[in-house]
Amino acid sequence: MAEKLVENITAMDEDFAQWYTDIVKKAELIDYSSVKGCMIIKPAGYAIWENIQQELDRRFKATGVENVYMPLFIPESLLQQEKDHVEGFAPEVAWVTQGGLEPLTERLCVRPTSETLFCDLYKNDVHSYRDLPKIYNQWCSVVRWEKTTRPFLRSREFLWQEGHTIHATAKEASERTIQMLNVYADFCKEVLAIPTIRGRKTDKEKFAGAIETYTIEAMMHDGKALQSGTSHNFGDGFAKAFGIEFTDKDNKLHTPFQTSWGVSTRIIGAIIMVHGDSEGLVLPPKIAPTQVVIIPIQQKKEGVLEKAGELKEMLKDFRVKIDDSDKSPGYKFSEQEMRGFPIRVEIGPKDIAEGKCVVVRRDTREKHTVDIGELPGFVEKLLETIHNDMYERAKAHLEACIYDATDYEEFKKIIDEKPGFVRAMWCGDVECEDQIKADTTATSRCMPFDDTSRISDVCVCCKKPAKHLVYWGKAY
RNA sequence: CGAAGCGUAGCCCAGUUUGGCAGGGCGCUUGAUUUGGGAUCAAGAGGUCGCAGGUUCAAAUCCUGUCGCUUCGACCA
Repeated sequence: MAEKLVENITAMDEDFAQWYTDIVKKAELIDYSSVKGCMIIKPAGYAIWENIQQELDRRFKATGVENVYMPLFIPESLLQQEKDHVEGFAPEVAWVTQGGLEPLTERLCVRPTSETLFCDLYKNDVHSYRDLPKIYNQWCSVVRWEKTTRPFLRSREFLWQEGHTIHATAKEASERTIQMLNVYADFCKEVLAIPTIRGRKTDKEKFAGAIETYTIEAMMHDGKALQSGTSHNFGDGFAKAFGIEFTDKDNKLHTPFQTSWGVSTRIIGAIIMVHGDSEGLVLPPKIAPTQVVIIPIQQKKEGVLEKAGELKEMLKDFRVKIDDSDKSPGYKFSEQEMRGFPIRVEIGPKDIAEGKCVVVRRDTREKHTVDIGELPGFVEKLLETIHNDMYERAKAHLEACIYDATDYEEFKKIIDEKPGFVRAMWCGDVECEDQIKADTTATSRCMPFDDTSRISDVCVCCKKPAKHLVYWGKAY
């Protein structure tokens, strides 16, 4: 297991950033384009995104979501209607100033997110309690003019979904916010085999214009956190700023309440950095574009390709591919591993004579000899086992990366020496967050839902009475 | 936006110090032999040396400018 089978992938512990870039390129997920920070998502990468979309969309619709599509452009005057929002996004907005040969009278913002467009729509469509709620979502790309870019993790244009809902009551909006966060956390666990920490963001870290931002935070191999999905409760702030009102059953005008929530192609970066290894990508079975690759051995010998075809037919309930290219078997094995396909089936004259085939799982590289007749059942069970094992390994890593600190010197030492989350109490003042960030570069990741322990009575930084338990850490 | 590094065939790179025929490996194409962990041999195709000026008999190489990419910071999903 220690030997390195695939050349040209930088070792993970040697240079994690380079390892990540190598995988992204070698697995042919993306290519760089002629515009900085804009990536070409190639078939292998886009197929993963399509599977993510499918799984998420199904879960959204089960909660009553309807899909819409909003325009790419936002007039400057519209963007500026909510003060915190525009201030938050201004530094990274791309502008269109010319149409055809003429300058525009009002410049247009390329959407960095679509809150303002949805508000504009709701203003027209929402007049009565009978118009509520509206539970909308769109799949689209957005543009944020980032200075430093990395494939999937931070690109200037990225694909995502943004859900936008509007409700008659604050309670309904707040419930929707949590509901969607739970959809995300569940999706990460059940589909991507990624455990996450659910929690609330501090005021400093929350979305521009939100009253509360909730997050799921995942732990990467290198001990850095990745915010993998967010859900925002806007209260009635946006509605007030945009003048959205409705007449309720009491025959009086009321302001409605809104939410938004999103997951982006960034999550593909999480898949790479949570599950990948020194041989390449390791894809969770449920979103792997190819779940089983059949590799014929001595494929020119009579009957081998035919048998491979029979196996493929037997496995038609799964996403299966035969690699009948004229590369050597060793090449194909490495290729499968680099691309992260969960299961490989080897079939050659030797196996055919015995009525067996060899099944190898990507995540552990464990080999099984299986009777051909039992292959479909074996594969079904193995895909499930792989998913569960991947989740358990990721969970064990996450848990091994959580440290406690009650003393500030200790806190700084842990952040400096041990990659991961540090659990520490916080007084609630932004001054302490700023101090911690200045001293350590770590930020508050979240105030967790599922961890109510109170490890100290005072703030780790200022020693004033503690209000919240916070997970701190370095993040992507 | 700060700091560093890099632009030569699809990819990785040598050549630049000291100007003198455009090179190597991988990949690609064709054929043969191969096939249980990145096969071997033979033949072949592939170049605006990032771009623009300048110096020179002569520029990938020297000078000036410019564009782009990567990484690390600050900012952000």
